[in-house]
Amino acid sequence: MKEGPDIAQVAALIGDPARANMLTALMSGKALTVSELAEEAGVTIQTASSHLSKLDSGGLLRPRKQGRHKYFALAGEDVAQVLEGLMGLAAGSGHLRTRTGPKDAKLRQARVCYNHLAGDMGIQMFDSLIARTHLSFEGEDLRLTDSGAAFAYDLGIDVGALQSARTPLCRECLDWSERRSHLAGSLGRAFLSRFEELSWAKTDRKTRIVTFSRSGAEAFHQLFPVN
Amino acid sequence: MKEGPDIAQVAALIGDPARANMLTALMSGKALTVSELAEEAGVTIQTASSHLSKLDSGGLLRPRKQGRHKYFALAGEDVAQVLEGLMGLAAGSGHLRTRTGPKDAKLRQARVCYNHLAGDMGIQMFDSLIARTHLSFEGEDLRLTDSGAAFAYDLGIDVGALQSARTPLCRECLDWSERRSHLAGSLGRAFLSRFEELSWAKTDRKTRIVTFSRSGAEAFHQLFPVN
DNA sequence: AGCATACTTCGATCGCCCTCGAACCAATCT
DNA sequence: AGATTGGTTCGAGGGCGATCGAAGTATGCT
Repeated sequence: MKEGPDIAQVAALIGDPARANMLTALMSGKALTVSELAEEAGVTIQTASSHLSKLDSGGLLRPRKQGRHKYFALAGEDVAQVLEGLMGLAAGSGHLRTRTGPKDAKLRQARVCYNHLAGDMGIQMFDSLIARTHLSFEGEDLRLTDSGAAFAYDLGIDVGALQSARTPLCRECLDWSERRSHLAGSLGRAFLSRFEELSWAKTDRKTRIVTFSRSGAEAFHQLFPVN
Repeated sequence: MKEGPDIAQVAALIGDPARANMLTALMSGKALTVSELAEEAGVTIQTASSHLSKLDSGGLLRPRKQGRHKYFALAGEDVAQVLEGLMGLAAGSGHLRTRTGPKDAKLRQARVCYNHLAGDMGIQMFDSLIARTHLSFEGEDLRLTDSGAAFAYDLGIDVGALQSARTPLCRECLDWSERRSHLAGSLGRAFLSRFEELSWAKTDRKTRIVTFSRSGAEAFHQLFPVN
């Protein structure tokens, strides 16, 4: 009767509104404390604590104690990816809650997905990198080519340091707003943080919106041309 | 508070054990009737009906009336992909229910994922097609090259007919057992059904296991060499 | 027409789990 | 040490939804 792993438990974990809110909040990639997540979900701290321990024992979160604070983050990119997939289903088929407010438009243009850039601009970056063969597919894996490494180095990214980490360097992740892929992995993370360092963009961790300055956007479009 | 689509509803839909069982049953790609799904989930027909109508209005299923039967199938590949993702999470992090029975081993080797071949052999096929550039990545999309079209034609697949359909020809889908991608889309479907036509393999729709005959496996490995 | 089958709808029951108040640990600050 | 803040545990309450029996609708068979 039950072939394959037990979907229901994990899905039920995500299926509670309070927990879902916490998880989407954590899609910002930032680690949040219990009280922050409680606030985010609109519940008291006790219930939040209960929920978080469940999510943790379900393997969806990675907790980290720091003094008298306890920070929670998503367990990994795979979790983030599933959440994005669910958002896609909810957006497409579900109740079509096309929250077409201004906030939504900005979200679709540029937002942070776990720790990297998503939305229109994320896709543009990805496509541009592929088109200029700075990235290439090797089998089903994504690989940074030599020209790509040079490109990243020019931007001020220490590729060597990234490669040593155990998280994959490049990974594709697909959007819920667009139906296309953007760049995830430690390189994706590095790009976004570099944009922030150069003050091309600023990400509001609360709304997940990434806002580019006028000059930042200009530089971005020049660096990642559409064709 | 709620940015992005409403994850919780969809996840809660999948989160019920009965519904999850139905959905995993539908991962076989076959359309099933209400009574079959009730049996599969271990509930009465009434409750099954209730569940199915919820799944339907949630956009996860595509119903089709045929006489006095009502067949349900997954709404699309995207749904199947999310389900596979959830299986991955449940298998990896969760309770590690490594059901290492013989059934499980066969599932990992070759199984049907919605309508195409998954598991070890699915991945082998995908890798082989990529390595010989019968498939190539174009941006983030998968494209069938000319040599690939010829290859498929030689196997007796009418690529032209597939291309006219509105479902994408090639698409990658990732496994829960391996962490890699295999070929989905109408071409993936065509390959599997061709294997069955040639009686290389036979898929048990109940267990989702694809069993290759001795000669079929031989032909498969010759056609899709590892290197 | 009459019966059987496939499914849906209604109503009632029941159990799970979400929620919060209150008390209880733990760590930092003065 | 006492106070304050962050988090966990316990217990009780309460609501939502899963479940099934029974009646209702539709389709097909003879």
